[in-house]
Amino acid sequence: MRLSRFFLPILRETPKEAEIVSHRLMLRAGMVRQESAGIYAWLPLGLRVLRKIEQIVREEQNRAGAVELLMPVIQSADLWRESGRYDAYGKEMLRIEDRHEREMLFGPTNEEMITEIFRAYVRSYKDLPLNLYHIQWKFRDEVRPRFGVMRSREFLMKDAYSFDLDAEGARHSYNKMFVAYLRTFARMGLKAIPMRADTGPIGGNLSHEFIILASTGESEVFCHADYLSKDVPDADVAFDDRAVMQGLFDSWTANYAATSEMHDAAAFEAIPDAQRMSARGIEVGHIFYFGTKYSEPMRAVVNGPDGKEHIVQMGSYGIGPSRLVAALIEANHDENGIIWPESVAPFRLGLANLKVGDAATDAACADLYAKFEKAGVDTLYDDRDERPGAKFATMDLIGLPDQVIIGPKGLAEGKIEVKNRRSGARENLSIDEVLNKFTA
RNA sequence: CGGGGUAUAGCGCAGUCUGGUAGCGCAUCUGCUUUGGGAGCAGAGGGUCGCAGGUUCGAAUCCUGCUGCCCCGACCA
Repeated sequence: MRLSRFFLPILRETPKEAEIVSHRLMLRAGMVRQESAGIYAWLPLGLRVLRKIEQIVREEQNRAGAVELLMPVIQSADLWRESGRYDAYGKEMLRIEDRHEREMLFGPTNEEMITEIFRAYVRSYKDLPLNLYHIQWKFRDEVRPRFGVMRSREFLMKDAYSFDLDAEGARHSYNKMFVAYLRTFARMGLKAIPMRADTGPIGGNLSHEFIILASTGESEVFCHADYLSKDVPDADVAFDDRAVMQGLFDSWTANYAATSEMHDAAAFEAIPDAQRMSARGIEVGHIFYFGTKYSEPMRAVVNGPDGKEHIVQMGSYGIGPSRLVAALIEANHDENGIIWPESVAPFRLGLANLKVGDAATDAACADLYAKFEKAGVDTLYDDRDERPGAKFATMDLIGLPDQVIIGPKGLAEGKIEVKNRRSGARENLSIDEVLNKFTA
């Protein structure tokens, strides 16, 4: 992408409402624009990151055996009356009325709807286990939205729902999602720690929050330091093997880790001093096993091998991709801007032409840009007629993993500078070496 | 939902107390000189001062009502 043809509205000054670093940087880098309290437009750069995150989430859900569908954002109030949550959910649910005065709502979550879909089609235990998910916008009318997309009213959520014949099967479904989540966050370069959590209004008795540590986190968390160095399961891990999944779950929950709501001071004190960690964290995922909480009132039943009706066992599993964009910035930035992990970066490379109008520099940039594009290396080519300083500042702010810098001085010696955003390391390479480095 | 702020050009702000027809920095546009870490000079454009009433010869400024947004707390993917 040529920057001159892109839409990247960068701000030099920080809008006053931005309190935390991720919000400031998202506004400055032209990733989002606030349209109302807690409601944001995603600008091109922000959307690219959101899509990258979404795709990683999707791939790992699919790998674990979940199946994607897409449910609507507007739901009927009647559906929620069946589960009893229409009145219970409170003012956080945005209730609306259509032209026929039918009561509708903007979905804050989809347990009721997925249960309705399930019961409409599934009759036999032979169709189980089943795990259906979608990635869709949700609306929760938060009393006080803040911190940009970290706590917004409209947000993107991946929510998966598992259906099993019995508790043992449901436990296996829960464990598979648990492992999928470990892999998902690791692929984004995040150390997410699973912590025992309160189930809240969703209900049930088994729940884990996946928390990444960050000083600006909203929750206070307590855990064993070993979590930070633990390796996540490989892509070819046996998701269908119950013993393997239970073993991984047990291994990842053996050490103490809990949010303040579930904190057990005595258990925490039992950890040796050097491994005891108390910090703040950002919740990026939350999984629940809630049994028949919705399937019973909504009559989601299947015939079992015994010829009798069985109420299905359910669980739900959420990840917030829009919140993850902010969480990733909280975990990856410096005083100059964002530092994207390669897996979620909006572009792989930034190519900076330091002297637009200089024939040799223009030609070298155009040539390299064409070769990167041909090789499938997603490149943002800064071909604007700006001074070098402005280009360096822009590149550092938007945080692409590597910067390829071409100017007349280096070019005269046949050299191009390559700067790594995270380490700051610079090397002077020939054009061929640069091509080799990024297209090999 | 309680408490506290705030609203003036794209962004950040001054002007409001003490009423006289709106200003600064950055950004934008034009020209010239510049060009390896957010350039300099010269010129230009851009605002029904959140909305609605009221007081007054005259309102960004005073009064009344409303709304948006932000912060603190309680609450939360």
